[in-house]
Amino acid sequence: MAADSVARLVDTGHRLTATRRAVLDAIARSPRPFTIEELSEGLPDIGRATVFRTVKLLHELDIVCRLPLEDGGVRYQRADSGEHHHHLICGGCGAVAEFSDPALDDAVERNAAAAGFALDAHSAELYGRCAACRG
Amino acid sequence: MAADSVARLVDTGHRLTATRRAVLDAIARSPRPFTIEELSEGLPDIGRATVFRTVKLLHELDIVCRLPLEDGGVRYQRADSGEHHHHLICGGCGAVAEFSDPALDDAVERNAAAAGFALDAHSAELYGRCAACRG
DNA sequence: GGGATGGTGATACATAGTGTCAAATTCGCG
DNA sequence: CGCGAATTTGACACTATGTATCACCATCCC
Repeated sequence: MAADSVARLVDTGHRLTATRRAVLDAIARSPRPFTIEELSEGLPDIGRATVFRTVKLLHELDIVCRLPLEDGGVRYQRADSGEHHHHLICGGCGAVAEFSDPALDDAVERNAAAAGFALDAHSAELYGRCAACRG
Repeated sequence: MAADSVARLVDTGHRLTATRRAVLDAIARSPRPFTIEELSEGLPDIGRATVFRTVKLLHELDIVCRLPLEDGGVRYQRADSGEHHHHLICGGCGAVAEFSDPALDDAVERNAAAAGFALDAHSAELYGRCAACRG
């Protein structure tokens, strides 16, 4: 579960504190994408600012992903793969599936090149209804 | 300039008020992507809430696009084409180029179908440096 | 075990956006 | 034009999400 997250933290020169363990645990136990507020409620002994800071750090280390929702809100989720990927976000139940697709990334790179852009990063979010929510 | 925006407003059953004209004008004159705060500063006689409401409305009508930035911030820009498109956002000068690519949209649809998702919408943002900022 | 470094909590603040409601404006109709 | 219904506006308070500061505390390494 959190074993490689712990390794990634330490390998990048960060300290492994009891607080960070608690946050990682809470994230590992979260069955669905969460807001910082929700996560923070489940960790009453940890300051809200620290939860924000920790999730930000975990996001930088690709341990959690940030999910921009269709309505402008944001949720977070632990990254199943530490790899580059995109999200399918269900507007019904809020479930999120990860996928990666070289064809999509190719299209992205071709368009950047065509515009003379040096590409740093990109994001793609797909919004819809998952199989279960389609009824 | 704002002629078809005005038409789109009226055609969708909204009123064309002096306030909305002023907001459309300010947007038309804005050479680069703007925040609501910046737009609002340039319109001192118009309430901040109204600027938010108006930009939200214009966004729903595809007259302006919402640009989620790499750092989590948001800016807005008038939509050059009223069509579906994606953005290339320069981290140097903040310039934004629009593009559309059927191959990218195809990849998106294929992945949604593969996951059993009924797709509503999707977004793709590319972050990098424009030709001018690459020096 | 002790000190430099980094992490934490509390609090205040910043930024983005929404809800409410009375007053003002627009639109369509005669 | 002039009127009434419906929409829009501004002010204001409020919510949500996130950051800065700073004193105190924990961790790591010697």
